[in-house]
Amino acid sequence: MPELPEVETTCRGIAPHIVGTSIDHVLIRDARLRWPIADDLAARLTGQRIVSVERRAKYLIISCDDGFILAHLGMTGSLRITSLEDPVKAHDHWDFMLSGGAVLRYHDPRRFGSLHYIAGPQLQHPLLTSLGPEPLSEAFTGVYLYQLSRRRKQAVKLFLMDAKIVVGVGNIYANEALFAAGIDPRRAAGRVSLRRYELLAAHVKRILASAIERGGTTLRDFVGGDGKPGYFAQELSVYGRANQPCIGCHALLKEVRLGQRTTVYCSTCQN
DNA sequence: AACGGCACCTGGTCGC
DNA sequence: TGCGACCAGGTGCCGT
Repeated sequence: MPELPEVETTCRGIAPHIVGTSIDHVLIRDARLRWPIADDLAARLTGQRIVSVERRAKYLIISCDDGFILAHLGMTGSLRITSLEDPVKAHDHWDFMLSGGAVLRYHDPRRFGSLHYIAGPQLQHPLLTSLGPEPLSEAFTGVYLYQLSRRRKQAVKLFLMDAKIVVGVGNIYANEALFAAGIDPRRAAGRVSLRRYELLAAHVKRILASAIERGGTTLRDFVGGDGKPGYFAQELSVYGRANQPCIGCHALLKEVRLGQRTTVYCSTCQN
């Protein structure tokens, strides 16, 4: 899935086409997502004007006149602007037909994504309540990571991927940031120094920003709001490169499982 | 409270 | 060529 850069790319890609339009028609072809799409969602959305689109964590938040649309892309979701002439494919779950003729179409083979509508002036939802800070915000710093990690025995990679600690960092970017910071992903979070957390926070910010500039990472099927893939995959230093030479020291990269997720690192450069 | 593990899905790839 | 095993960008929830 989409990690933060891919969701941000989607957000920026669809925004110019949907903000200011109204939702003329909602077509739910397959309501089976992580949670079934509510039966009344189409009726509640029809006729509303789209005021803005933003990203929070890996969620897209589409603000309308009378409430908020909350969408998550799961592992294989993509949201793009298309037209009515574009043939519908398998796993195209829903369409919003917009004034002006554009269609916002959601595609998700594995169905881990979601779509909710929250009525009212306040964006409040259980899925949003315990999220940590945005990694690209000023609240996310080395000091912050250091303070929250004291006495924690969990591997630092899992700590970094915990959305209660910081949002948006998934498996790809956690691997990359830890490599860049020279930290062994297996190291207990509580045994990483302040100095190294400062390095880690800086690399997380740098790598995410760079990936956003490249339109995200496309491994298989991710496409941005314009339907085009991202180009950050060619910049990856360790993700997907187990048993290949480290770009720094040329030793072969190692692979381990941490929290059921494949973890790749250099045992020479990371400790 | 913190942590590990499972579950939810489809589809692509790999080895036999 | 076919088939089963395994893996994949996430995350809520369960049990310990």
